[in-house]
Amino acid sequence: MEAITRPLPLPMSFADGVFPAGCPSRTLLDHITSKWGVLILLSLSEGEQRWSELRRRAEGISEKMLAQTLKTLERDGLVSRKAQPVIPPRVDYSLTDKGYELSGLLVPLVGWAFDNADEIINGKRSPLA
Amino acid sequence: MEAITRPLPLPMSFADGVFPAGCPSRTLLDHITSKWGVLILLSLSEGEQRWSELRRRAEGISEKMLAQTLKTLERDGLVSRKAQPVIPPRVDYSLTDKGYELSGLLVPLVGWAFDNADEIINGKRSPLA
DNA sequence: CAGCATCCTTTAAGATACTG
DNA sequence: CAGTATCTTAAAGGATGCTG
Repeated sequence: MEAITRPLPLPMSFADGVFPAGCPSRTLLDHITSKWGVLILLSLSEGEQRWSELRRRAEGISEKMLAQTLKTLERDGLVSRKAQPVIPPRVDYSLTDKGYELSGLLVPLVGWAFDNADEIINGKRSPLA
Repeated sequence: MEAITRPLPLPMSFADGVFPAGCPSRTLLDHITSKWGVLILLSLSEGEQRWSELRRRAEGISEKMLAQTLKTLERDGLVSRKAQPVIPPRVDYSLTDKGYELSGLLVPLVGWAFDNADEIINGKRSPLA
């Protein structure tokens, strides 16, 4: 049972409650809340993993999307990529400090979604329309 | 300065670290982390607001996406819609208890994104490629 | 193994016009 | 005011084949 705080004051200075179009937060938010971004960050929050491992754990992801997502997160400084010059190649991905900072906030959210998904998505109470 | 926890153990029983394809959490997560879903939930976390207010605050949203997003969130039981039978019509939207529960987790995440966006998105340190 | 390049399909999203 | 309906465009995503 969580404590339910009602009309929650937003703790930061958004212009008018939500940040404006063109604001960099919109972009960053899109990256980290993207379909696969969330899963990759979540997976990596358990520690360093290699490409094939991520591909398997983020079930359903294509190679294209895995590459694209990892590249975006790396550019954002949230994920670190370490390639070893061996044959066959071995590449390990891990969260940066900033990435861990983020995942500390992301994991509870995903946990909540995980806990509530079945009731919310399947057991619809009053299907409108 | 946040405390940085390193290899973070995932607090819930995911199958193999991340939940499987077809899992209802994926669907719910898509709803609440969608581009406009986040902004609407965030905006409503400050309290009841009407259609026109939401449209203005979620800058850049189209009527179509506003309607669609609100409908999805309402179906998920996160947002409540109260229409008054007056002319001109007046419709107020607010978070349900579940919605508040969620926004309590969502707001810190968005706050983090807001705080870090400028550095991460604009001030790229080592642009790869 | 860890990718990248290409093509193609599907979905999300935007613009505009109209209504109770 | 609070929407719906329709059309069009843009973006996301998937499938396949190839490479160091």
